[in-house]
Amino acid sequence: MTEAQLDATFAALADPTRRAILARLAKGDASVNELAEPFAMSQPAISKHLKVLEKAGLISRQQIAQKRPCHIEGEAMAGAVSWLERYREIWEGNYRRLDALLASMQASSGTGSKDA
Amino acid sequence: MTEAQLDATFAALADPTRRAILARLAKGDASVNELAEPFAMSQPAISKHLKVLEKAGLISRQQIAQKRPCHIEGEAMAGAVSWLERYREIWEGNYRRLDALLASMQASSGTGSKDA
DNA sequence: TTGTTCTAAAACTATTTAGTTATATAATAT
DNA sequence: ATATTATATAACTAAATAGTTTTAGAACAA
Repeated sequence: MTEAQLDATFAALADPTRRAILARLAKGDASVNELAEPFAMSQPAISKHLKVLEKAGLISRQQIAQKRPCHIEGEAMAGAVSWLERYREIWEGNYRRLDALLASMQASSGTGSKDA
Repeated sequence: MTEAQLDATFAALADPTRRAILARLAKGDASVNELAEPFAMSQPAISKHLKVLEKAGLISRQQIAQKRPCHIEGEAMAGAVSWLERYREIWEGNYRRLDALLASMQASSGTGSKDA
């Protein structure tokens, strides 16, 4: 995943309307009007949000009669998560520091209890 | 995590300079000037990025003499990941559809080979 | 005190974003 | 052919964003 793709993906996710659209699409494909219905917002506004999501690769679209049903796509989200995973040890509690502490404890004493 | 916090976190992550700053801070705390050094950008620009990261809760700051060293904070990232996790089954390959397919296969035939 | 270092704030500009209304286009239905 | 339905595009506005340069302020050093 390129930097530009990460830019587009995170930016697309940074809007509550777009996140709600994705939540809806997780339950199944939907047309533009179906997606617009719950929002106090014009249809063109929703179409713009969909374009943002599509550019980020978070959704794709078909053409069925006059409708253009939207389908959620997982790859972009997977890319975002895999970027964030680099920091897992930080958001799970600073293992590096803990490791260093444990190492120094092991070096000085002899019991070596591994469970903290 | 509130919608507003998700907005702020994803928006903060949607910029390559800010992501690079986080990558640097993952290796250890750093002052504003240290963070600014690798970028072809003014110091005030970096200070603004840091404010965005701080508002999102992605970093915190200390005060040591004239310096205000920045420290990466994991909680906001954890919140972003946990939001994304809802979609894991989608970005790992549409288990729901696969489950339905397997169920219908099991219902009709009797061999039941699980490996596709 | 005076100067130096580190960072933030102010004032400004250009670009992007999110929304609007009105209109165009494309597919279907009559 | 004409109308209807579903969506996109155009033109516009307001607000937010990312950058600039200049200046201010706070902490330290001489």
